[in-house]
Amino acid sequence: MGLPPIDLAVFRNEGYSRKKCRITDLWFWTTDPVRETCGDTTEDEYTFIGAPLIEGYPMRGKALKDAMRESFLQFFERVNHTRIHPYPVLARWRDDIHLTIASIADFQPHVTSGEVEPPANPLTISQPCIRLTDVDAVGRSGRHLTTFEMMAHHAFNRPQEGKLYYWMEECVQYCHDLMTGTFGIDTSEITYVENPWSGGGNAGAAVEVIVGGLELATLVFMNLEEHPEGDIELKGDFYREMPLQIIDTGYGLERFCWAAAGTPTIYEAIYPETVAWLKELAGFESITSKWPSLNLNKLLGEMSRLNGIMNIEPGVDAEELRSTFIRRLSERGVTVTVEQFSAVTEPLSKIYAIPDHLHALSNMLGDGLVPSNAKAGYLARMLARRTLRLRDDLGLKVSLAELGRHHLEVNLAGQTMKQSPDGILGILQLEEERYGEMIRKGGNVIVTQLQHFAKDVETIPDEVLFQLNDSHGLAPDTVVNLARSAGWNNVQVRTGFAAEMAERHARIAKKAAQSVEAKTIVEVMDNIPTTVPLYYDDVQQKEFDASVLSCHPLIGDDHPAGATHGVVLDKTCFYPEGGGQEGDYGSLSTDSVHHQILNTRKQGQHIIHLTSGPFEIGDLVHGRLDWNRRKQLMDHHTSVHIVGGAARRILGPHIYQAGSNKSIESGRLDITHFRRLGRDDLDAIEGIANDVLGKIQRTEKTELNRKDADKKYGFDLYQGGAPKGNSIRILRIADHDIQACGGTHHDELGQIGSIRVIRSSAVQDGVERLHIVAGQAALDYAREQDELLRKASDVYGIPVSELPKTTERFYNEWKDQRKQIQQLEAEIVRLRTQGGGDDSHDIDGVRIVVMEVTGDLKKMTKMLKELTLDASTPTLAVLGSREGGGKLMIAVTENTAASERYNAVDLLRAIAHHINGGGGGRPTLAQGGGSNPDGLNDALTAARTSLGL
RNA sequence: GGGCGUGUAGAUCAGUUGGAAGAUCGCUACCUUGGCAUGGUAGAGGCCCCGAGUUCAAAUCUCGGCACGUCCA
Repeated sequence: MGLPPIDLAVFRNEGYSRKKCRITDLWFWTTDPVRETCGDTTEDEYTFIGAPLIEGYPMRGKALKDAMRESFLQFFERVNHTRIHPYPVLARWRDDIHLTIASIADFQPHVTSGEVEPPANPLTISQPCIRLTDVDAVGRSGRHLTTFEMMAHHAFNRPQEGKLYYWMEECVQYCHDLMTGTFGIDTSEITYVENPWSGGGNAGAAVEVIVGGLELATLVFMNLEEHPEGDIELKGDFYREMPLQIIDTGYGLERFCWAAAGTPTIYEAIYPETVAWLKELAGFESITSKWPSLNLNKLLGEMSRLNGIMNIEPGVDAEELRSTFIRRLSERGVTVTVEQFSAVTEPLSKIYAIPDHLHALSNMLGDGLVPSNAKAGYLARMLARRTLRLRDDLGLKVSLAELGRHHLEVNLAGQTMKQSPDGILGILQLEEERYGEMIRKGGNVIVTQLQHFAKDVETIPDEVLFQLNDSHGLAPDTVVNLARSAGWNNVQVRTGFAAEMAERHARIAKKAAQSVEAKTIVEVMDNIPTTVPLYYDDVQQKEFDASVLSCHPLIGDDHPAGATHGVVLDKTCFYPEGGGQEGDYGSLSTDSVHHQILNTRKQGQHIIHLTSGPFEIGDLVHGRLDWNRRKQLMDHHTSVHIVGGAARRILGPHIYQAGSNKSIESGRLDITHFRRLGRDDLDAIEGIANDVLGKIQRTEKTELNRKDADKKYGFDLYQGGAPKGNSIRILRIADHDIQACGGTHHDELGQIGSIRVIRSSAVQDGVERLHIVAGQAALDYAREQDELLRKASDVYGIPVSELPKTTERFYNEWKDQRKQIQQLEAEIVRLRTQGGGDDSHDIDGVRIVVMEVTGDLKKMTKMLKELTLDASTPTLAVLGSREGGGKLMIAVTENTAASERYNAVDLLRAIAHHINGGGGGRPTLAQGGGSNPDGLNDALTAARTSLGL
């Protein structure tokens, strides 16, 4: 069965009745007796353009957003909701999405699953969100944004525990009161559309709130979870009720602003200053002044009304859309030509998109994101590059950083951000430099690629365009622009190409999407109790007694050599591989049986000891840790935290851990940073890290529930990735570094001894990997380095300090001497052949040289050049060498009597069999080799014979 | 996480089916000039990123590494 109708007292009391939409077939509630459509259809135009629906908000831009947001939040505070600070736009607490896409995303998955308590209940929030899926439509549709604030009120009900805050009736009542009370919207203007919602494994009844043709809010009553045996069917999937019943609402702040402003587009309501500024910079006046008779306001106003009912989505064919627009505009009395329409709307759509993109970019960088060529960082780079392209298309002479500065000052004034304004602008500056470099290189690439085509071609093959886009970042439009300026004046982008490219990318992405599931290494019954870890209470504990709960042979081949069984104990001090820290080694024994533990891993909630042999269930065993290994792992793990904190102090607040690994040889820490690190940076980080070792005595380990942890430390806590569960372990190294971490750490930093940051490497653009050695590994490393230096300096018999100077000298001398040798060898050949000795003969004006030499093909080539490159002495040269199984090289002077008379390849083929070889080349130069050097004399003799010597 | 591309002279880049390492700018010297800009001639400058493999022969083909770029999720 499906969902029942949403029939609420609030609708009845307010005079609403339920109807079915003539167009969408959805059920909706309205007070308007003649209304036949739900309000959000292809026949419902925007009614608020030029006639605001919300009174009392005369301001625009940031001031309007601030006022609107405040009205919303205050309303819900008055009805007992707690106001919550917005979360970051980078969803660090989640590993399934990069960006915060909705207010409910703040509470997924832990709160929505019921595992973690919400920060307040019920609560209200205005959450900045970023959605990049519709980025193509931004600026063109009049209503799309990549970044917006989702205002919301949420309640998390647990009916089974009697905790019921409110449900549909109250929720809709709040919404209706807000709309009609706070915002003064007439009841007859509001329709409530029943449209069930589903997504991410959850679902529920939902109501869309439509005013003036615009969907202002959605109220979702999320109380279902996907389950194969569920009895509620929605869009082909089956659901059942879940214990948690969630009020999930979303009110579009910018849409409220638009409805209050009544401007032709949403952009003019929220970014009026930037739009005006960019219009001025782009000389927009001079475009429109060309047609004084054109009523621009009327055109834009009618367009916006049309925008509301036309399907402007990514991939829609631009030309078709344009002709539809012009036709429908003329139907309502606005006559424009194609030329006028394009001249006005194209620059305008770009002007509109820029502040939106800058807003998203500022929010992302403000949260500490570093642009990159992969993952979340790529999203920032994509936006930066789109903005730069828009700017270039408009011909604006203003840098990205200047655009950014303007945006921060006008649209984000007073906003507290993690990254400093200078930090943001610096990153934008770098991004622009990289973009410029890409365009510059792109010019070369395009000329190389187009060499094969005539200057008057009109289209570039699809394959070439795909490749230029994917490999060199050159969008088809950019390619055409660059090609035109390079002389291919007629090229243009084929209609529909952009859509095809997007489709092709989607196809490739779909093919690549194949998840890897964790492999089971051993059979463990579900009813075995979870293992009690001892390694948190006392990280120094090296031995323990426990009893065997389960022991089975290992499955698969993903385990160390010699390991045969997986043992589960009731408790253990063996740390299982996790959080980048490798598992512990050691031994396990009873009175009669002794086996090695070759690794320790976690499978589900169980800690599996990989042993070299079996134990009986119920055996009382004594475990003994390989303490040297564990201490080294702890040295590295704790050091990684210290180095991370040091990097943040040296490099800035955007430093975030992107991954880590700790083995006994070394620790690795991947950090986000916008440029490559030099040795100076590493030295500074290393210096601070060692200072910390000396200054901070003890680390502090605490365990908090997630709600309190989030509240106390914020989301920077989750540097090591999003932890599961409600209980969070926190390692605090004074104020230097505070992180959630499940690894084992020293209580006293003095245990570590010293930390070396030995080098850095690049993981991807924007992520730098620091290689760290600490404790004994640091000593071993230093010893190995000394050894290498000693060995190298012993070769020269010099002190180590002389090594750089001496190696440089030797290298330079080697180069000089190599060159000299080549010259001398050539000189020898010249001497042997000029004198007219045995090797040199003359036949009708062509010098014939047949001789045996020493050296490889490269040296022989040099010799041949001496012999045959001089056109004034036509020469045929046959050289043979015994090296490498015998080599033969034959050359004739090009464009002379020699090359007319002799063919090097034919001669080579005729004599090569004497050295059991073959070869080939050009008529003027042939080379070959064989496996019988002793036949060389025969080969050269054969050559002489066939030449008639 | 997946796909694609690029590492050649001080700089920017060519290099065809594997077969004699190139151009332009810059540098040095000389010529032209009263001097400079310019023009002309000659020259210097290369571990063709590193390491294996295939081959008679690798800048070129294959594999691995390092560095860089780029698109998509």
